[in-house]
Amino acid sequence: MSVDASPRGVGALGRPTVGVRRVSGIDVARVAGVSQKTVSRVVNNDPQVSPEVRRRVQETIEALGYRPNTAARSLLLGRSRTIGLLTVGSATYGPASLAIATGRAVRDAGYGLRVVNTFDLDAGTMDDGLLSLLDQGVDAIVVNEPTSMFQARRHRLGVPVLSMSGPLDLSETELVVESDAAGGVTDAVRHLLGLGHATVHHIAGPSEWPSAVWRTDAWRAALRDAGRDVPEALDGDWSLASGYEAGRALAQRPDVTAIFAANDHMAIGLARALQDAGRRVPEDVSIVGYDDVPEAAYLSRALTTVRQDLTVAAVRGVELLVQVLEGRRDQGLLEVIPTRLVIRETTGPAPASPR
Amino acid sequence: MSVDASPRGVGALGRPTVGVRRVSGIDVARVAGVSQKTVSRVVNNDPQVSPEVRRRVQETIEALGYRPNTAARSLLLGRSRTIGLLTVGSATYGPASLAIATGRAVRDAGYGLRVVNTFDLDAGTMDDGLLSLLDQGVDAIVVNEPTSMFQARRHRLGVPVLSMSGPLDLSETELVVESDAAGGVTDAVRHLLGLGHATVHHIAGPSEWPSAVWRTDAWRAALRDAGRDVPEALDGDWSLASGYEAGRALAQRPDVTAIFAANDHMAIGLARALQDAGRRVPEDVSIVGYDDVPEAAYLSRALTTVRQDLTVAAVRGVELLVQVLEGRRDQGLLEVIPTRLVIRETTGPAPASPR
DNA sequence: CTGTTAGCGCCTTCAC
DNA sequence: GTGAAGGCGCTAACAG
Repeated sequence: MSVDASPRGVGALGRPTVGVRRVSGIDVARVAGVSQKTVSRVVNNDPQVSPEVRRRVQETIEALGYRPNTAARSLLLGRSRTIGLLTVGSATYGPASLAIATGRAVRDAGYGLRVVNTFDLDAGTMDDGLLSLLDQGVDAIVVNEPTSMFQARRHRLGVPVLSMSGPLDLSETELVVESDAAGGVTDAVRHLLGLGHATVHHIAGPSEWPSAVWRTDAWRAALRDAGRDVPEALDGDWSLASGYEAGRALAQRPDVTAIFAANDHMAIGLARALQDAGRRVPEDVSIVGYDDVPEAAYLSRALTTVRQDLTVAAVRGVELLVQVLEGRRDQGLLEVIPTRLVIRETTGPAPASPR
Repeated sequence: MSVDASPRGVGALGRPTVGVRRVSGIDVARVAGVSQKTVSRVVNNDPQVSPEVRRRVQETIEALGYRPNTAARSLLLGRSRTIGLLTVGSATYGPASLAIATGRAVRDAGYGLRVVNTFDLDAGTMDDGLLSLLDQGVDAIVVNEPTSMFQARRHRLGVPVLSMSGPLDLSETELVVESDAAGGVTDAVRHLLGLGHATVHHIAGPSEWPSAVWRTDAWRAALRDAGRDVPEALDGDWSLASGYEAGRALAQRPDVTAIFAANDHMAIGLARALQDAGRRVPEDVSIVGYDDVPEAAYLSRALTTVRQDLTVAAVRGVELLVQVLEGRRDQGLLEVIPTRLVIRETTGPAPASPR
């Protein structure tokens, strides 16, 4: 097969072909008059190549539009320079911004990203997701919600794992970068108590979600520390509808003057339920959410909420993960990213006569 | 190297190893007493295998925890059973739900998903993204925003392309599945005119985004068709802040009684700006958004908006794409997914004396 | 129905 | 500083 140094029909993004095949290192070698191995050396920046040869090879690579075949490289090296993201949840702000931030950090580090999303976190579904990621040969796995099932499996995955919600127990290649839920929620509860509210009610996320559990735990602990009653939490499922439903129940009770919802979506649903029941926010009832979604600041009553910086968390997590992958780190680490209570318009002094 | 049928330290999700290597087809063949090719046949459900042998091989696969190496398969076949998603935008509802729906559809079809996200859609950035996807050996590409640069490149990609915003011109392997922006926006404009508003103002998305352009075009056309004045559109960037800014400007003008924002986020920012300026929604000003984000129905004034079903679009798009990949379709197709105007609380009759 | 051979494109080892 | 051989794990083509 003859090789033409100016292949036809090839643009900046083309996949130039010689005959019907993609351009391979051998094609480049032939045109440049060197061995295939030398092409490989140039591609991998091996210093053992004379400047003259390097230049010639590089020009040929350019001219032919050669791109190394990653499948061949993966096969040989057993590594794919790809990180797998197992993300649970729907198109909500938390999972979505985590995914985007992870993707960018991964790419900046010179890796690719494979993604598997599951809506629910039952063991079977997550098993499938993990397995498909592993089958595709990812070098490491990032998971946003390390369920108990995941925790049981993680030691056997055979690849480093980064968890974005903690804490797991640290093993040799285990990394956890989590938001400081305890800090943010404690601030929120104290803020409400400081405004004169007798206690704080809570709409929880699903108990299978570790991140929901930490928030509920933190809420309970903060109330206990302050010596207040701990009311029973209402069960939500992160959705606006579940926040609305919980709000309908809570609106019936005049003693309820302060509510912490485990995410902003439920807080928004809650606010609407209170409005529909004729209870004013914040005059009658104060509300705090969690996440600081972009719209929080623009609601007709801007939402007081706990901001977590998922972008920082993802960037830091991927940084650690890449350290492990490249042998620059050999032990696990738990890192906590600060959160911040953002006080806006949905919290105010407790009403004079709460009951 | 001896092979043990009950390897140690192996769980359901493990990557069992023989010695230090991963279990390969040859290991399975040795244990099962067949050739490696027969293992391959069993894995690929080749009918040409006797039930007895198939069973024995399958048991061995199970016992050893064998998983085929996808890199080797890709190298040989030149296909990776992986689809690349080039997605533009931040963690907003549109791109996020499209990504999730695409991921699930892709997985249901037995493919994997690689994702590259870019915030902005300048040519260089998108080029990089496309190139990295192509380098990783994706079999096809899905793009949410086919910019002009992308359109110029697309013929040379060498893989089938699915665009989630159209229309491109159809080529042999080109697929477009888009929401019916024209229909939804026309309904919105007519709805507002029907309420007695003299005309409808518009906050547009960035003009580099095809999906923004279609919405603006549709708004303009609908007004023209109705014989109304077409006011100058205000420029937004999809963000809440930009909606707010546009709203501040529009709130000054008593003649403005109806506004169509190109997405719900800008509509929410707009609503807040009107509120801050003392203009009531919908008594003084009516608002329509686009997307139907989950929170739209739960705002203190539930948002009238154009709902687009991105999940349906993604599922249909991936279905078509897989048809192309598997040789069951040989020509392009433009498919339009219906949208629906959802009338809620932010639209009402034009005020009696608009000026 | 099952096995043998060859080779996908690359990098490691070892020559020169 | 460069090249030649070998093999990563898999499947297409052909034998038997």
